Amino acid sequence: MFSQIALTTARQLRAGTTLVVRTAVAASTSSTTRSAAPSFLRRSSVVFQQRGYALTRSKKTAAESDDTAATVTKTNKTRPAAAKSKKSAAEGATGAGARAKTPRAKKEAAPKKPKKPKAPKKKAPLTDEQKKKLRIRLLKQRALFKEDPKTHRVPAWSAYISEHMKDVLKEGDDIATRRGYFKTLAAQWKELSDAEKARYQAKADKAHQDGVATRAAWVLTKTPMEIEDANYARHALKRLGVTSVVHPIPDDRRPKRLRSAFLFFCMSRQKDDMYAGKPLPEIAKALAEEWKSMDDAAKQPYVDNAAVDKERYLSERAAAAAAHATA
DNA sequence: CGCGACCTATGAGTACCCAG
DNA sequence: CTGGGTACTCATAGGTCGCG
Repeated sequence: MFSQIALTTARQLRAGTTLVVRTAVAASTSSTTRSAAPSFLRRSSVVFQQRGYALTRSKKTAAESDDTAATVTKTNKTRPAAAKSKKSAAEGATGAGARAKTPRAKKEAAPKKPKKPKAPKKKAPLTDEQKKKLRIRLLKQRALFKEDPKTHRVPAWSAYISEHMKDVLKEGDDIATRRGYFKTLAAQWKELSDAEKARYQAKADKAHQDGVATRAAWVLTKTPMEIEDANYARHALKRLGVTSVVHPIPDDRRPKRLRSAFLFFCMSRQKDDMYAGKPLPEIAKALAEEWKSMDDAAKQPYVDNAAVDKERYLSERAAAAAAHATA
């Protein structure tokens, strides 16, 4: 097996793919490198990183590099000559007629050599605003918003609207008229029997199940890295204030994180009347204080639970890594 | 090795989203 | 515009992991 891996790695090295990964990743931001592979696989997945998945990532990173280059070029539009230095020199006199002005100018002022001052301009850094916009654009691509199938549950009422609105809606209806339809339908909805409402609920449930199935199938077309990367991008967009909420893509292939002793302690307090009706921050503070005041013996049962959960996590992680290594 | 980000659970309140 | 389901918010401790 190891010889196979070595062979694969050697092939990739020959093809330059591994090099692409390293170079591209090094060139990207730290937040980008963070998500080069799911955390649960990063340590144990050297093997499969060297195989297909690394290539997927490298393509994306390369695409980002292209984007970066594109944007830089875009922002440098005002000084077209700057980007041409090496290339136009290599191309020689075959350069386009668009430069007709330049030779004439050169003839008139031949001794002048304005080349040097132009070089530093080329390195003009992006402003913070430009960097942020670029980062947002790249994050949106990585977040996979467009291709992610919708799974949001449709309420029964929406199913009812969906079925009946087209019966009353006429072409050319203005907004006020449409609002009237809504009020009418809302009144009709309230008149429905429980059985009829149940039928619409079933319809809505079916639509939701279909959506979930479509999403699940779609997730499997992605590597765990791509899903984790998309989820990371979604969180990053939230932190940047681009989206107000995060809708992470569920991925069953990823083992659930392990739970700490404190978390098991919190769970054990779930049905404690003492905290009923209180806001979460207050409960959390109270639980934290209680936890801190406990001695080791009192904490031991929760520590034991956490130890068991850790074993579960480690074995699931190893299994996931093994599954991808053989995939 | 330390730091920071992320994840995990808890429950009430609420923004968002769906359909046309 | 509607009703209602979903999934987020808030604070907390502690484990994991990548990075400098």
